[in-house]
Amino acid sequence: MVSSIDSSQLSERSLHLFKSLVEHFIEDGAPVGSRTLARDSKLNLSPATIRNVMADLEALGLLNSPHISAGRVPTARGYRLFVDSLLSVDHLDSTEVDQIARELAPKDDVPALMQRASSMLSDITRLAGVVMLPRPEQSRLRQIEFVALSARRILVILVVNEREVQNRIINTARDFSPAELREVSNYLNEIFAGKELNYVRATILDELEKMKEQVNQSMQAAIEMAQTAFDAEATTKPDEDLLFSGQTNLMDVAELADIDRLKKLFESFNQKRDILHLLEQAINANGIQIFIGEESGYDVLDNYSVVTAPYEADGQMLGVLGVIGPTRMHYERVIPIVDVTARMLGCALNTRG
Amino acid sequence: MVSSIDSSQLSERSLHLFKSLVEHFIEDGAPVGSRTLARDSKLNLSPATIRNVMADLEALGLLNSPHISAGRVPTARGYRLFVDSLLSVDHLDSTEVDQIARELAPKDDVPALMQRASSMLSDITRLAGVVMLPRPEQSRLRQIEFVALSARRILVILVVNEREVQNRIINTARDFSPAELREVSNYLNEIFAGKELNYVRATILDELEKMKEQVNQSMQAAIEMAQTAFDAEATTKPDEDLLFSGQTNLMDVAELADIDRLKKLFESFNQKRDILHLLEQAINANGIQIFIGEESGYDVLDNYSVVTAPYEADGQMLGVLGVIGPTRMHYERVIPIVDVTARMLGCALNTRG
DNA sequence: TTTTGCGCTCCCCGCCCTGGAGTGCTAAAT
DNA sequence: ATTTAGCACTCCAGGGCGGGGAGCGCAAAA
Repeated sequence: MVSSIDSSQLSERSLHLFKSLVEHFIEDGAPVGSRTLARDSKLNLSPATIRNVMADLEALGLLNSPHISAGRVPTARGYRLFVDSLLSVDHLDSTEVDQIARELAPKDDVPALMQRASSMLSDITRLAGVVMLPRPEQSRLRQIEFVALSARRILVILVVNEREVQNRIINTARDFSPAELREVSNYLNEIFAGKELNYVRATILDELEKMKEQVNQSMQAAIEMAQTAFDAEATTKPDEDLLFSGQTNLMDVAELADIDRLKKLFESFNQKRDILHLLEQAINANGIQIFIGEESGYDVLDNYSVVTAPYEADGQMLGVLGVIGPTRMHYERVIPIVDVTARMLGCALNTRG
Repeated sequence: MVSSIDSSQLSERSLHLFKSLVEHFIEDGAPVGSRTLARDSKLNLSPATIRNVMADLEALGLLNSPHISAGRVPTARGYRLFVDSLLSVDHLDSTEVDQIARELAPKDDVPALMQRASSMLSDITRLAGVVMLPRPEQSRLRQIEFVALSARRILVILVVNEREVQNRIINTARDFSPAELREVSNYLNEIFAGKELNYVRATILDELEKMKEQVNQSMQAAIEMAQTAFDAEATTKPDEDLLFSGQTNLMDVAELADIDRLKKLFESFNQKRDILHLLEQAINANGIQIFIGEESGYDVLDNYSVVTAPYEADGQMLGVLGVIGPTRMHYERVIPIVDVTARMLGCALNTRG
């Protein structure tokens, strides 16, 4: 790990100037020169002095110049210091909090709620929003039911957690009567209700196989059916777990107007893989986590920052949500928005109904 | 209606040159000049002659020049003539047809199939693909089931058409026993199985209200429950009916590199409204329909063409699919691809399972 | 340690110029 | 009556040039 910069290693004055510079740059996106900084930073220093300070900051890797005779621009490392030690986070005014709360009222089903959370993040920040849906590993099976569509086509319904329902259709090898189906589902519910979905799947695929011989005919059929059902489950929609919105907002950001890079970014939104990996890293952070530019480790995210927060309900981590925008974003505003949204979403997901 | 151009109004030679010009322009996107055309069109005419012809074509509104001393470019009207009367459509070679057929094998559920159809359109054409899902009006209720989650929370399952399943959770005013639920669902299935979903909804909300008094206690409850279920249904996911893919392919098309226009287009993809309206116009065409540039009537689609085909199964129109790309696209290739995909999708949807 | 002064670098912008591609028109050729 | 050749003209793209502006580093003075 590269030695990171600690705010205590720098003089008060350097920090003040640095903070001022970053704020200035975030505001208008143009490299900031010593003259401007001298004027705006209330320190009554001459540009020359400030040039010296800036040279030091550049040596520390916090700033650099696009070219020799331009102003300075924060590096990823610079943003890191800024965000970790210098940032004064806004408090959202109550009307905004209200707005978020209203939008996230727990009035309808989980997917719609998630979708609204994502849209809201992007609407309020004017950047791209993303919500990672609750990982299936953390899902508990609540109930399983079978509905006969025809003699050999059976609809399997899994009720998961509080409000989620999954269903799939399986074709069976032999006929099942409605009475049989009821018996089978009673049996499975007895064993598995309340268990983790992963555990259920593993058990059904492995252990039940062994005890097949020990149980009666009808239970054998149950086991086979359950195996088919969960086998299918394992392979179905494995990547429907990120919800993006407001991607087009990023097309307004001037410094990202490079169409090829934008294309790469959008493609990685579609493939989801990279962003998913990134968000997974954030799930165990106990609060806001920020990935700045190259820090993320993904090329497509150069010049982008990702601000994330995990959300939880009933004391359990469920997932992560966040915002993607240019490194030059208004962190002091974005951070509390992401924070509050995560909390509110958690509230909306607390045991309900 | 502006008098449209009929190919019989033009000399053989003019048409040949015009076709040649359009093909040339589609190939490299640069305005085509008389010199180039003289060289490539095998007619042994001098550039000067060709200039005269081109001037005529311009007067007819089929061509224009970006500026006085550039070559000519087809207008929307020009493309229209080209597509309607001059185009020689490729035959797909069988490996491509096979590929499409393989991808659209009816192995899984309807939404996934649609998604794959869309991705395939965009992958093969390297443009944006879109599929309009079967309109809910054309859905028939096959079966309705109730599952008790707890005493007052009930999961309603609607099996629609062959393979589609919808579910929602409702909260009831009083408790229902499993036996009651079974009775209710039997009752509803008896009346409504096989009916159109719209009819079912209308009937439940209106007529059943009247006969409430005439039936016994338990049936009253059934009616109320059904009303709740379908009331919710009416308001749920009203616009999840377009599937896009490959939007990013459009970012490669050089002549569309204007980021603001791209943004507007992407936004209209997200809002879906305009594209939906456009596709609805195409549902009653009895085959391929092409909207060229400004013809569509939507500003965002200036410089874009949309090639669509309706798809049907079991003799019933289900929806429309298509491709969105620059007006300057390889129609002779895109058209058969859209055509074949629509057919194949229809096959995959024919009564199945 | 801070400031002043100075020379220097680099970008940006407007300017002009030129070469190339293509047109329209007219007059000659077929 | 067409088609062609010739010619003058227009417009764009790209390169080179020069001035102005912003900013830097360094060295010497405060």
